[in-house]
Amino acid sequence: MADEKLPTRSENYSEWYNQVILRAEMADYAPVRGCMVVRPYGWALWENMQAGLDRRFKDTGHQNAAFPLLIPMSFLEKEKSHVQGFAPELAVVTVGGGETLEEPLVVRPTSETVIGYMYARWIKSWRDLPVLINQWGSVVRWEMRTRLFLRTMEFFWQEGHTAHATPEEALEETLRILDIYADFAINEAAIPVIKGRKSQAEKFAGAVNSYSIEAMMGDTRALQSATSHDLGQNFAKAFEIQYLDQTNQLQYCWTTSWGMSTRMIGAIIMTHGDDQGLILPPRLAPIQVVIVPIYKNDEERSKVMAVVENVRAQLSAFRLKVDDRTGVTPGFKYNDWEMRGVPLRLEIGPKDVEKGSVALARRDVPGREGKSFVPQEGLAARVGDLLEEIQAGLLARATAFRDEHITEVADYDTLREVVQNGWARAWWCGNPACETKVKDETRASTRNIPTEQPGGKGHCVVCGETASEQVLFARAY
RNA sequence: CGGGGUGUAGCGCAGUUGGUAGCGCACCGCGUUUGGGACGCGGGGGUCGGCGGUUCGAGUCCGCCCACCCCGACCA
Repeated sequence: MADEKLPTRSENYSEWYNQVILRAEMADYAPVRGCMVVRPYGWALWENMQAGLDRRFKDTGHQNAAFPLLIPMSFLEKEKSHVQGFAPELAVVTVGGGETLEEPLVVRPTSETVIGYMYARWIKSWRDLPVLINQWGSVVRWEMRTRLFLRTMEFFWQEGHTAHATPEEALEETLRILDIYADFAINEAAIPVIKGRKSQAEKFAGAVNSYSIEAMMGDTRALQSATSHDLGQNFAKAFEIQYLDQTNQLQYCWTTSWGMSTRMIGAIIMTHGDDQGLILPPRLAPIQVVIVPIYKNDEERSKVMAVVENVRAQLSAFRLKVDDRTGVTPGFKYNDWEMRGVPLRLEIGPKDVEKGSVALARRDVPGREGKSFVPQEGLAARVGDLLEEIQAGLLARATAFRDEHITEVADYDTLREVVQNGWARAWWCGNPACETKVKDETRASTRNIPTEQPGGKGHCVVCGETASEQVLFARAY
């Protein structure tokens, strides 16, 4: 709980971000540098996110399982680009039970290797395919610069790992999951995202191709919000994941992996939040409606609380909280729940008892404009409608903001300027030298090559060579 | 790992020429309050980052160490 005003987003965006998380009690710093504690309010949000994703995975035939935290070092070394990509950020266990281990164990930075090892044992025949498994857990990467939710040394996520008989099926799976991520982001988190393929320089270590959904934060920086990888036969060959096909030929599998993490919470905070604090999308909000009772004395209290209980019963379909704390004023509570981003607030006081009304304030419309007095009767329908309206409104607002800050650019000078305060969409020849030049000179990297392309050809914004695809350039988290 | 900075109550800070540690917020109790961040009174809380040295005496001076933060190369 806070006693002072939050820094505004325009005066110090990153301090605003940190303060919102701490004051809303989403997370806190752990005793180990770079690690975070997800507090109950933040975890409740994550549980709602998990439910939305998990349902989508199960609907498309996936099952959950659990694989070990510790992985033999030699496993990571089996896939060359994989180990090169992850080596600098591995946490390694060298001692166990007081004895130096014969082989060091790495704390998983991701689980392709150990899961690949198991798949090699489980898959024998084309009849065993596809294997569609997801795991909810956490992984550790020894990051140098950390930020709550955006980049912590341990983070929570889901990682899906699938094995298929053909490259077409693997690609289809990769893109199906990308669609699921986009659908979840748009329809549950109210975050408009752009689907696309990562450049070769930006792809996952060990993948043939990586795909991502990219979201624009309130400061216009980009946040990669989920990724889906087509691993080709790289891991299948490294771990000998093989099957006999219908003609009795031994074949390597085609595998995929994909993940969305608690980083997505950071995306929600930075997409919707305002200078008062969080604004949570109703579908994911741990508390959708909060009731603040107002009274001066015991007599008023009992009258008010009777109405509060009545309203609570009426609204049983929603995730609802009655703020019955004593010792803090209603004004304090308003600010507190605004900080925590609860979509709707009901204030019930003596006047409402008399008039059969409640004061209803919507979080997405700050101040007096968002507040109205409505009858207690028919409140459930009104609340339901409003929550949907807020959900849609958040998406519309974020979409408008994003579109205002994406500029199609044709020349390099404009590109340099645009990426200072927005994203640039431009033709790119695909040459890594061109994206490196942009990164070095502007700090903007390629985010992805959007799935939706205008078609035709253009000239690379950097070198002028013929280009057949457009790419997004942006400064990223 | 390079460059810069900071360590005193949970947080933010003050602490003079060395003299035995204080302020605001938060927290606890009581009372008055309560429709947009209330107020009064009374409390609790510290090996002053660590170790060593100088000194009758060190938060303060000296040495070494440690931790953390910010800025650059890597990243869900």
